[in-house]
Amino acid sequence: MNSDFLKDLEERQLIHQVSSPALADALRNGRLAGYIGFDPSSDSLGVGNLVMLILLMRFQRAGHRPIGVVGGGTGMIGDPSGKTDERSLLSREQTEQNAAGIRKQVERFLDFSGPDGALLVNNAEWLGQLKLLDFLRDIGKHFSVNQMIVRDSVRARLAGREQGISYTEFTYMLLQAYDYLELHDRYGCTLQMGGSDQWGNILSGADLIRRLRGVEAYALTTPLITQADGTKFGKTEAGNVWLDPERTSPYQFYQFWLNAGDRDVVQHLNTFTFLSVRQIAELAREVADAPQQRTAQRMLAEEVTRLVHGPEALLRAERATAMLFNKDADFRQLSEQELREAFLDAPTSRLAPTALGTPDAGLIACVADAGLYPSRGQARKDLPNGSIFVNNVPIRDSNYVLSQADVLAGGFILLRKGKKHYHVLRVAHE
RNA sequence: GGGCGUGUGUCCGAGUGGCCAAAGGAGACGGGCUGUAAACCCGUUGGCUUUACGCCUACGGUGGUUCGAAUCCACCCGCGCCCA
Repeated sequence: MNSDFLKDLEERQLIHQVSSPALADALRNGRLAGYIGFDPSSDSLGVGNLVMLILLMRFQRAGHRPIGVVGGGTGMIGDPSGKTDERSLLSREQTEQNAAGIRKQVERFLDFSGPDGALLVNNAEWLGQLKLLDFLRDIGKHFSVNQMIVRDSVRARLAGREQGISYTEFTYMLLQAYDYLELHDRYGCTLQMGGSDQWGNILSGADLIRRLRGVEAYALTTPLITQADGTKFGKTEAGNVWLDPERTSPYQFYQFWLNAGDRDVVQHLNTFTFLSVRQIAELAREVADAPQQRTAQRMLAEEVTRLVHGPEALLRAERATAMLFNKDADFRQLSEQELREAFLDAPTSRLAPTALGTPDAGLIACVADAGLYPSRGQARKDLPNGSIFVNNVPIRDSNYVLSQADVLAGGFILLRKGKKHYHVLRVAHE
């Protein structure tokens, strides 16, 4: 066993709070079981959750036993932490479906082999069995409402003029505490990790274990991922960045990381890659010396895309990037094969060959129907700015009609809005 | 259960009978600069079309008053505060 885990996290500045200095010794002296929970509020995890996934991987690599917990039970209630509004409840079916999706994703990141391999459980297993009266007597009795209401997540809602907090959400923290207790009893789990917003929830569980079992259980939280420009991490124009390739294509995923700001990229490297601290320091120097090269961003995008989507997807994303952002690229010169590769990930729709040259192939209509624009009116207004491209050529004629002359090798027409929004029209029959 | 308040476009927020598709801000999108960055500047931001002082849909819901309602009335729903 080694103590590298905490040290590594420290060097990477991934520690926000730790419940006790004794954790370092515990980690050094033995093999711990530690858990992180994943909330099934969607059927896919986003890049924000990736921090936690990778944290579990680091934990496992350091010689400990990671436990992933899918919150199929707690997801029925909703965690009020960090939320300003009462959440609307997801249906039972929706929660189950989401939990299944998340389970599949978490699986891919951990090593389950061996008797001491990683574990993946769903807290609906035990929360679903709870009897209200038993729960109130055995667990509820150990919680002081006085303490509960001073918790940030609760106080914010209590103080808010707009929104209160329902009894349901108020109870959430007890359930998460109970999870920790259950995992302790089942697997000897004595560490729970999470984002800094989970601090209170985690401590509640640790307290419960100490009171009921007389065992010290630990809490460790990571700092919130911030972005220098103050925007929220994990979003793009298109919305959330998901791990599910169906929702966020590997190309978009790669692009997301490639676009990391200079001031954020080092933090991201520390958080999302397994590159050594020394390598990262080297990259940090490159950011300072030659920011326009974006060496660090490239490395980040490469590492994370490979981890999440695999080497082939990474290769495709890199090729597509090379082609799409080559200003001089003449799409007419590209072979069908090259086009296919570059646009594999781009949204595609079909255009009937018979429509070419007719009003049905009007550029404004096509670009709006393709989803590049929410409405024709908006497309019409943007077009004069030179924001709409056909095969990489800006079109300023709002009456432009796509014709046979626009069709590239393989029957493609490439529509583009702005700098980086592509759409492929496949000219083909049904 | 009672009293008071509140509900506007993606969000915040003005508007208290016509001049309102609705001020202002934020966000978002597009353009410029640049490094597919940040900052900054400019434009757009309900939908449709023959882009027009045009049509449609919109100010929690349903009805009503009125020539005319986001604005007035009634009831309902959500939310908050206070009382029980």
